[in-house]
Amino acid sequence: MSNEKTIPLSPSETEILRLVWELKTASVQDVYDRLPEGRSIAYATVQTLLRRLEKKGYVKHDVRGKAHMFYPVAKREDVIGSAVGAFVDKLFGGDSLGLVHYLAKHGDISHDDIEGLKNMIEANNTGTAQRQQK
Amino acid sequence: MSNEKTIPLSPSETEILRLVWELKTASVQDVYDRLPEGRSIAYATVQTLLRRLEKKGYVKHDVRGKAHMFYPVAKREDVIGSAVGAFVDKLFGGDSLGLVHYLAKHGDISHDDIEGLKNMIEANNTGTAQRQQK
DNA sequence: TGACAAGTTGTACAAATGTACGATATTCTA
DNA sequence: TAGAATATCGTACATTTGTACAACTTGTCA
Repeated sequence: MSNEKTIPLSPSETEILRLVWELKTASVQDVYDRLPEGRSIAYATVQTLLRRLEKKGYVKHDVRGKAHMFYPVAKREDVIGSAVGAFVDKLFGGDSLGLVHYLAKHGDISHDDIEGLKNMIEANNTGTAQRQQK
Repeated sequence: MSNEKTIPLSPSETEILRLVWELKTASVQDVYDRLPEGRSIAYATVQTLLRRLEKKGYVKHDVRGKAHMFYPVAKREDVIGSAVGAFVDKLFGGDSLGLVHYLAKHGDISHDDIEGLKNMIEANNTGTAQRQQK
């Protein structure tokens, strides 16, 4: 099954990679500017993180003028997949429903959201509900 | 607002803490035995992790015979809360719905699960849907 | 064309993390 | 009660992570 020797991403790297996905293509400065409120790390730190992401193969860069323009090279879905998987394993022993449960109970998901999800599942997975057994 | 200076848990610590919750009270050996298939770390490693958890204040222990019996001291809900929070921040920029979305799309949640959740939300949050804005 | 501004590179470094050995202490058990 | 079995304790140590400075390079504009 999924065999790709996934090189692990640290939390901070994940955070930066997310911004790269969001921006599609971004210079260090771009990413730096998009850091969420209150997240204060130096420009140089963002740079290091991008370098590491590149070394790990998650992004690449072109040179544009004197700056490096980074862009994602890993599929978002895949990365999210392993991140969520690992997270659920550690915290919920692999039971993703436990996670959703928590989310629902804490008002992170509204009734309306649920409706939307239901439709999505319907559309996605028409008829037979195929539950992944891990 | 939640102010508790939460001492961060490493992934491995989280994993062990989960087992302690599960077992309610457990010796190193107990935890060691409950490690999921394929997760092979030494007894001594589990021990170290428990020691660190204790130092961080997440568990305590009594002495029973020659062994230490560990038990959780932190509320599961709270720990899960910050863990999920941090995770969602890094990977989804704080949008928990994005996470649920992912889960739904990948067959981790079935249609039936959704029904159950709907009821839960209904019960939990009768009437006004109070969405937490972070 | 020369100085400046914006970038990158090399490098550093403390702390956290994952992992675990060897020595010591403590309980059973024959 | 001595040895076996079982635990803990002290300690270690390579990596990874988070963070960032200082030096060097390269476009750019006056």
